[in-house]
Amino acid sequence: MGLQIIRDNSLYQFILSMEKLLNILKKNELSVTDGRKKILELFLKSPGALAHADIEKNTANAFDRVTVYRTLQTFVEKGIIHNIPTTDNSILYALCKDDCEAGHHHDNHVHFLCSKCNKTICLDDVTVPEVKLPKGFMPNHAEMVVNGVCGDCKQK
Amino acid sequence: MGLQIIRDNSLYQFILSMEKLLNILKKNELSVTDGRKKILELFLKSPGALAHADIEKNTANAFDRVTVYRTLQTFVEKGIIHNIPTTDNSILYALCKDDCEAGHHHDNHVHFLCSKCNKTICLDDVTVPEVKLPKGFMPNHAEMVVNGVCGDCKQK
DNA sequence: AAACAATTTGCAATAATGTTGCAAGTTTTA
DNA sequence: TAAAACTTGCAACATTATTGCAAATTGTTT
Ligand SMILES: [Mn+2]
Ligand SMILES: [Mn+2]
Ligand SMILES: [Zn+2]
Ligand SMILES: [Zn+2]
Repeated sequence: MGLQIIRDNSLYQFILSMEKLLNILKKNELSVTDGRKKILELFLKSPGALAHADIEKNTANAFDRVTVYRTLQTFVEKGIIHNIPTTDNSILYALCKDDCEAGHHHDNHVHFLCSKCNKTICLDDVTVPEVKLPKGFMPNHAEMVVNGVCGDCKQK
Repeated sequence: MGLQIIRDNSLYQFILSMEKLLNILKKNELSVTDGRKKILELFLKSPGALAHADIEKNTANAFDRVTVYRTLQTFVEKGIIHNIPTTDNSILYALCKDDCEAGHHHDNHVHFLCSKCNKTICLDDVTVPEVKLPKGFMPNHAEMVVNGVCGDCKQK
């Protein structure tokens, strides 16, 4: 059937992902530029979180370092990506879910850092648990990073 | 009474803290140097966690930056201090409890970051809770940082 | 107490990472 | 298509981190 052929077509897949990408930029009132498209595309197809350096590598230095910094900053501000705390001095970024808005992220999910493949993965369905704090402390937001071995790496 | 006078004496207090300090270094088979003494002293009397920059400030540049880097690294390796994840790209360090050993930290307590005074505090008595992970993930260690307003800042 | 070995420090050079202003280029709007 | 709005790259600069090596300090032995 015709439709079947079209669905398997890689051009179709390309158009589909390009549409998703443009939607995200439009929704956030961002003008569509090569840099933003390419970087957002990277996030969309990356299984784990990305650091600034990863992005530079994967865009083959097509963009200036400054542009990458500014793009990441913009994406965070708009709630397109969020950042993940790390113990070494770096920042990791990952895609936000649909319900994040500019200046008001609300994905408080647990992050998993695999010590074998070194990937950091958003566990979107695992919510950060509440903890009872000592008297006087007023909690507002909590971050949690679990480290260990991920499913893919356990196999080997 | 004589003993009372001695206990209140600041010289006595000084000797006491110096003893504690030397104990820590000796126990970890580290030679006693001015830098290590001063930096460890800072941690002992600091209410919250310290960043590299804090240490440079508080030692009035008495030591080379490189020495501070190397000292912190050594202290972490020996289990004298541990580091705390952050979202900006920096590393925070705080004193470990007595039961930490070289290469085998086991203080998995929650950390609290106050958004007013900007201090990060070890909540030594609040244990990081376990979470149920998706199939395949093997947890090993977990970090948790709660952010909000601390007791001191709430008052105002 | 002095000499020796082991370790630590500071300096210099270098690398990596991040920030800012501004002119030129691109995207959006009209 | 032209003008307005916005984004980019470049250059200059600032901050943060790493490394090798000689000089200084510390711990150990005589
Ligand atoms: Mn995430
Ligand atoms: Mn702590
Ligand atoms: Zn893995
Ligand atoms: Zn506070």
